[in-house]
Amino acid sequence: MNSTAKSCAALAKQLTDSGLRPTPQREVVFKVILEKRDHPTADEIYVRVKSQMPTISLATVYNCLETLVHCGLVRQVNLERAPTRYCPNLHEHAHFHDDTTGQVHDIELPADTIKELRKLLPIGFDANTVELAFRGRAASDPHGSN
Amino acid sequence: MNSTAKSCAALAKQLTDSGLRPTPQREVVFKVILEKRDHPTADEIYVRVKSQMPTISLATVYNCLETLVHCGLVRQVNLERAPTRYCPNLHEHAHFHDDTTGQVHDIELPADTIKELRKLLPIGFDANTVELAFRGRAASDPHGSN
DNA sequence: TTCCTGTTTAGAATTATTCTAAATCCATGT
DNA sequence: ACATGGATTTAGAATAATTCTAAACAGGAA
Repeated sequence: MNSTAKSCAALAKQLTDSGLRPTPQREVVFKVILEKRDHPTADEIYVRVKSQMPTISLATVYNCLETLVHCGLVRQVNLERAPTRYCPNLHEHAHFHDDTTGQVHDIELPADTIKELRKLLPIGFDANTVELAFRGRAASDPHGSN
Repeated sequence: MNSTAKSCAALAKQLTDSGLRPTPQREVVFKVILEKRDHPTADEIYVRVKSQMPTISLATVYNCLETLVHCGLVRQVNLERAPTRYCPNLHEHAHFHDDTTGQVHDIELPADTIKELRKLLPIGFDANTVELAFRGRAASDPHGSN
C-alpha cells in the first residue's frame, strides 16, 4: 500500500466514497499538486490551475484543497507564519524549511519515529496528529529533491 | 542554569547586551508573558498590557515581541493556521494543541530528544530549529498545566 | 543644548483566508 | 425529456493577523 496518493482514479474513488463529487475542478487541483511536489501554496496552485482551466476562481481552489485534505488525499503543511502549503506525500514524514530559499523538503522518517514521539506525551494527552518541522539551511541540492 | 527567562532584571541585561534599550514597553510586554504562561497571542498580550499602560499601541507590542524573540527571551510558537503565540519557556520542549479548548500545553522532553531528531536529517541539511507539535485532545486538566 | 539613533505611535496597507449570495451543475424522481 | 433540490462554483466583499510608513518622541553622546 503506497500511502502517497497516486492518481486521479484514486481521487474519484476517494471522493465518491466520501459522498462527494469528482468535479473537474477538484481533479485539476489534485493533478497540479501531484505533478510538481514542491509544496505549493494555495496561490501557487491557483496560478498553475488557471493555465489549464482559466475560469477557475481562487475560492474554488481553496474549496477543493479543503475537500482534498478532508478526504485524506493531500496534507496541509503549516510552517512558521507563512501561507499554508500542500503536500501529496501521505507517508509519515517531517518537513525541512530552508530559510535561504524558502523551499520545503520532505524528510522521510524511520518507521516508528512518530510512534515513539507519541509515547513522550504525559497521560491524559491524546494526539491525533504529530508535526515535526525543521528550519535551517540545506546544501544547494541535498539529494535532488525540491 | 534555568533556561526559562526569570525576571525583568534578566531582560534589561539581555537587551543591553544586544545593544538595545530596556524600555518600559519592552519590560511590560515581557512581564505580561512571564505572568501568565498560557501562550498568549499578540492580541491577548496587547489587551493585558493596555491595562497597565493604556497608551501602548498594538504595533509596539509586535515590535517588542520581535525584539524579545530576537534576544532569545521568548519563543514564538506557530501552530496550524492561527495567530502566533508566545512562550517564556526556553527549555527544549514540544507543544500540544488542544483542539477542544484551543489551549496550548508545554510538553517537556527527555534531554536528548531534539538531538536525536536532528540526527534523522540527511546530510546536507542543517537545522537551527526543530519544532515538534502535537494536536488532539487533552483530558480536562491533564497535569494542572494550562 | 544639539544631534543622532533607536523607539513608539496611529493608521494605512498587505496578505492569506473565509464568507456571502447568486449562478450553475448534476443526479434523481416523475 | 423535465422539474427539483442539493452540491458546487464563482466573484467579490469581509475578516484577521501582521507589517509598513511616516511622524513624533526619548535618551545618551558630543
